[in-house]
Amino acid sequence: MDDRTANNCLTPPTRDPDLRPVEGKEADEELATLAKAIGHSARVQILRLLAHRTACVCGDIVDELPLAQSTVSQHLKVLKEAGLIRGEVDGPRVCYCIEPRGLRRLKVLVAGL
Amino acid sequence: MDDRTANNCLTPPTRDPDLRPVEGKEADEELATLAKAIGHSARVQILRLLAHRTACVCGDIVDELPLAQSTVSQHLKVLKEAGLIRGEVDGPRVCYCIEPRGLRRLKVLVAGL
DNA sequence: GCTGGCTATCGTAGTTCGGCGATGGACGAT
DNA sequence: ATCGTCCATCGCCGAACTACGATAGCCAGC
Repeated sequence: MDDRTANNCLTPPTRDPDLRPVEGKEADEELATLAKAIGHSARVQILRLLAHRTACVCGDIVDELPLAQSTVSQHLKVLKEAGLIRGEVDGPRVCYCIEPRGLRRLKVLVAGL
Repeated sequence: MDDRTANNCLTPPTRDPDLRPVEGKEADEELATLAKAIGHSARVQILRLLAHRTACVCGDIVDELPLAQSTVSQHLKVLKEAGLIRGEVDGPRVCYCIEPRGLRRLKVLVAGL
């Protein structure tokens, strides 16, 4: 009961995003989940921050946003659970970066509307 | 204080969506608002229903979804307030259809990520 | 006029979200 | 071993979301 720590080594049990359909009930829920993840301006900002710096920025995100560290961490968790970003432990800090698959999937689904 | 009834004759006080920037604080909030609107599978379904039938369907939406009429009406309101659909009164019924500007705007903003 | 079907809104209840401070674990440096 | 830093999580609160039934408004037809 302690598999709570995010282990990004084991890939999620879902299929390859690129191979999933762009319509139907499953796709609707997938799009809704992804959209909800970017349904907050702070999370959009985070996504843009990570996209603009080719390098993965870390807790500098906290400095860029007018939010408490715990709040930013929550937003990062939401984005990570949605599959839009990835977090890798780098010594004492954690390095976040865009998850290209998830972002691509979001674009495909939105474009398919 | 009774301008609560949605009057779709007066265009919203916002600028033409196509002319707004795709980045920056305003764009972030705009994208977040649009994304939140499609951040629910029922609303995604509604959007697809309206997109697939070239003609504007009406309360048939209620029959397509496993939700109460009042709930569907709420979702339609959310989509309308986000500028993604339009509702026109057609006699005793109301005809909903896609708002191409809003949908286009959403696609542009997402593609700009 | 009245009636009946179609929508929107209201009121309510349960759930989820968003924000924060406080706490705790992990790691490097001393 | 101890300390300081970085980050995630917990607990809490108010606000917002989601769903529903009930109610009210609107419009054609009789």
